[in-house]
Amino acid sequence: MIAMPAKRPPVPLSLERIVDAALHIADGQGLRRLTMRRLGDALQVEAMAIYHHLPRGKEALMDVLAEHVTAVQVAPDGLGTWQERARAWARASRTALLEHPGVLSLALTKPSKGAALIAVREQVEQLQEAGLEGAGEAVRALRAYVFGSVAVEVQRSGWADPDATVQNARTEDGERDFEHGLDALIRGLGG
Amino acid sequence: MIAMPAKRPPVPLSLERIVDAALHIADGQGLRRLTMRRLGDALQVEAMAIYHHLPRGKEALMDVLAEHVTAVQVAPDGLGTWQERARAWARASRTALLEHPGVLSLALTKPSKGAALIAVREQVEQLQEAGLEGAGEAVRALRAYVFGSVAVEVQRSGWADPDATVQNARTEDGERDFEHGLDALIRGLGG
DNA sequence: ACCTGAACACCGTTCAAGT
DNA sequence: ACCTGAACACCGTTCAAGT
Repeated sequence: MIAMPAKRPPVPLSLERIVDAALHIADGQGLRRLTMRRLGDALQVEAMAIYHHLPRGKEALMDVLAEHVTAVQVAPDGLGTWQERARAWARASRTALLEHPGVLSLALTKPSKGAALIAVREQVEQLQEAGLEGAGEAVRALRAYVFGSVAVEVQRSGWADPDATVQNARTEDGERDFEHGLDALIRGLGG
Repeated sequence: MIAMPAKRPPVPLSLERIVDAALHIADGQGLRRLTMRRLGDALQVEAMAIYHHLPRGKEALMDVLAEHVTAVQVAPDGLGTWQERARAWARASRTALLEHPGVLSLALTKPSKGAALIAVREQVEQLQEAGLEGAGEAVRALRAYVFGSVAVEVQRSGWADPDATVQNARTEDGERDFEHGLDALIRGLGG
């Protein structure tokens, strides 16, 4: 017999591996090209194998991806004024969303559930506990601003274009604009 | 011969009719079900006929839909402080976006072009002329907040769900939250 | 339990053809 | 100029079957 190239023992499929591969495809080629078949190829598996780990199929995958970029935890040890906490959370959320632009439209569109919902509630409690009254409204305003900022920043970077050529020079402007508006919003929420 | 039901003279296809039908489908059944073939059916035409009016196909249609909900004009006679103008523009934008929730993810994702870009520039000029310095940053912050607010409001209304059952009770809360954050942001942008 | 292969109903888009 | 019909390459998902 002739020695064949070692067929390494197939790493078993797992939700984590599926999600990683899906994010890689969506970020690299766009959400439109994230296909069950392509995802299967990337994982060295037939597309249908994915259904065993995500019985609700592509819809379930989308939910998981949205939650992945949307459920942000901020260190709970955070001593500090509500302003500092709000700022820390806003920055962490922006960073998480910008990390996977290919999946942003899901984050903006899918109703938050699970871990994402819990994170929001924690945020409200943190600000409340730091002395802000009307923390619920404040968190909703901050969330809206962060989501919208990232949407505008990503759309300006031309990401949504068929052939995505990201200009990294833009990210500085994006950050400056983000901080400017965040300052204004936090200041306004105070009075 | 037997009289046939009057086959009314076929109204010629037009970009306007295509866009109207597309919005109707997207709002009623979701963007995922907006299909060239379904769109053709709604217009009593073969899907391929649409390509004659939108040579770049579905991609072009998406661009047009995004622009449709995103290009907002506010009465230019608007005397008033920059605060009043900013508020008027923000409200008009929110209304326009909420009118077609099915297409919101396009508005948030597609880089603005054409009429939408012009509208943004006009906004900057209006606020500048009303005495606000740093009008560019202010407009970008306001845009981010408006987009994000609508995204959060629509996602909370459960619109993105497979079977969209919109709870109209929510719209009051949405408006209150929107006004609250808008007040804060405008206040903060002032000083 | 986990994965495959074949099959089904449906996509977007092309192209030659009709009027 | 405007629309149709057939065709192509590709979807998501099912289901029975393999191990």
